[in-house]
Amino acid sequence: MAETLRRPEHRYGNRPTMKDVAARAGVGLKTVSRVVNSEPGVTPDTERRVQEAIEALGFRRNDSARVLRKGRTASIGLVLEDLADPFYGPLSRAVEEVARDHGALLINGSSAEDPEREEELVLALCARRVDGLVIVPASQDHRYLEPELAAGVATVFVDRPAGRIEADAVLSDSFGGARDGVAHLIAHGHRRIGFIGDQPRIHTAAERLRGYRAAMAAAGLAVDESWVSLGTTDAGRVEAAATAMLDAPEPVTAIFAGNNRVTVTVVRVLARRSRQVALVGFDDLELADLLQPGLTVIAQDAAALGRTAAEFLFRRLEGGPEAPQRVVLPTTLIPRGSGELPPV
Amino acid sequence: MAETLRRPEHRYGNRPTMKDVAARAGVGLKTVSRVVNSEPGVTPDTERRVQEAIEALGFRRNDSARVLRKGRTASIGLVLEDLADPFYGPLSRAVEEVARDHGALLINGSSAEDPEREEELVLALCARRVDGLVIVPASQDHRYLEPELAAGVATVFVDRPAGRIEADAVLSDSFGGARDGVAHLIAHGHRRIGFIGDQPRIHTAAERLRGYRAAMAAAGLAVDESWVSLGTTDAGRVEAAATAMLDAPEPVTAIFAGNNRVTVTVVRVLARRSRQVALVGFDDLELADLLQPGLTVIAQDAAALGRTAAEFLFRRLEGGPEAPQRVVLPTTLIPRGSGELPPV
DNA sequence: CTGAAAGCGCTTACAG
DNA sequence: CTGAAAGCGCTTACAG
Repeated sequence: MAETLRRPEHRYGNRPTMKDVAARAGVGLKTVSRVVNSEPGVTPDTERRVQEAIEALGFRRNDSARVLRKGRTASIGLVLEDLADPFYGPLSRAVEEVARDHGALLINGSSAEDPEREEELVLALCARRVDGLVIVPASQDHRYLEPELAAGVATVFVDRPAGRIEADAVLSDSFGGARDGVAHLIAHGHRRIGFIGDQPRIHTAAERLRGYRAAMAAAGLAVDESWVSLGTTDAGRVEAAATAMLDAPEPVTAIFAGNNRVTVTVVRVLARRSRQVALVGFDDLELADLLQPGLTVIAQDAAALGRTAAEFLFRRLEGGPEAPQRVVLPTTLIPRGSGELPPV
Repeated sequence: MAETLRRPEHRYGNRPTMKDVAARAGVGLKTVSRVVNSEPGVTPDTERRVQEAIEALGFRRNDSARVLRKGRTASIGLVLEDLADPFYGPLSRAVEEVARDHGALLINGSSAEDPEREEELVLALCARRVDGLVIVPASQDHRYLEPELAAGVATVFVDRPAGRIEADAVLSDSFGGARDGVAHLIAHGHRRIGFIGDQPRIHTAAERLRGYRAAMAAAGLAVDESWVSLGTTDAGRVEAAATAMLDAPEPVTAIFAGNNRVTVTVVRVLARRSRQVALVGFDDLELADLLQPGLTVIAQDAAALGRTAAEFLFRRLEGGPEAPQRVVLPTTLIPRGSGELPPV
């Protein structure tokens, strides 16, 4: 009974510690530490005894304790919109690879496009003392991060810039990409072009809309506001928007879809219709080349975004203080058929 | 100079600690701890003074220290094949949601189908003292985990079972799904059916091949071994395999593709050919319904796999010791056209 | 080559 | 209601 009470409640399942190893090997704590960390200055014989004790006890160093003493956790946090979105898979993987090259682990979380959830996640990561953060922001206001930045948490924003603070950002050229895509439709004879995008508070959505307007203006085309629809990317909303544009008295003859979620739904809507409508989508999709007609897209390189952001982060972690930077990666127009259809 | 040397090298960017807060508020350390953790028994006035000090200093509790003392890290690890694979996105997200419901963070990593990398990752997570692990194994031999399991690290395998140890597993019905898919082709008149799958050491690949053979046998059809091709899922290998089967003197009239990576390549190969070949793929794909013909698949629910595995994990973490269990989730045949084409 | 002491930033157990 | 002491499992700085 007393025995039972004395046991320290089996923390971590009661794992052996360096102290246990030291006792079993008949050496001091520091010697065990030396062996575990492959530090020099241990006799082969001593080392062997320590190794045996480690094997026998099934010892594995507790990195939580190590981290507390050393000051760096060798982990970084990645907060994005939705891990399940095919756009973020390659981005996450790229961040992971860079982290791995630097001996760091990746803690991953989805904000679900909810600013409060983003903040909650980011601050939880700060409390865990991640060395740095890569953030695809949902929030518009990152002043909550100021104390953390001041305390030295390296932070790089990716896909969208930070709100109301100065911070590094790695972005795709949303404006230029959308402008090029819409200009492509115009070049193929379209005059009435619809734009269906994500919520306007999202930076990329606003930039792509700006690109759409710029292309229309450059061609001297007035935009009827009924051709523009911004909102959530759920299928019902997008379907309603597309249907309205297509069933108007003067229907659009082409649609520019603001991101991969929107494109998927628009393709489905168009597939059910007989009249031919041109389509260019922002973001590439797997199998896009196999649709009939092939899907013309403005492709961005999600892996390059992630890689660039993570490399930036580690450079910050190592390097001296410079002013925040912004990197913009180019997009690529991939014509496959749907964007080259003439107006009916 | 002496000043400089005395500074503790700006660990964590020199963040304030509870001790600093206590000093500033003129209270004891434990009182700060009470306020930070919303424990009862603090006068409103004292609490206010502490809160002010927290604000002023930009204090945020260091969870690394907390974890060391408390024994649980409130984090779980997820090791899978490739974060960038569209199959694993929804699975990861589902694990994340369950973790979040339990107040835990997710540390995520890709094994890249490399057993050594899996082991390295898993052991790094154990050293960080994650409370539990969800593993999509690349390795065939998990005896390296035995000391960790003995030490109480809860572990659930998902998508594929553990090798050479007893452990919980949540799987899809690979055997039954493949058998049903092949039976579906047979029911549509096919006799010469190809099977292109992943490497045979991967459990799901072996099970799906077994399902293929079972369906053929059940229909009294002999399998010509030139119809079966297992190996990596890179496009070159799969394309060569498909081409060989289709260009043989007695070509296959239908192909069963062992997973989403294989299916994508086979669809591309078939799209370039004039002769009509039936196709059923294991795993659903976005846009599969929009191909011509629509792609018939055996769908598995990746999110359900992740959710079930994570819920299992937390039940283990809370509950008493039971024998390892295996859960098998059903698959769904979704006919869309490609699997219903008759043989030529 | 080796080890005892102090400390990382918290929480626990206890005493006032 | 409040706080001093001990301890979580390591590493650091130092002494032998």
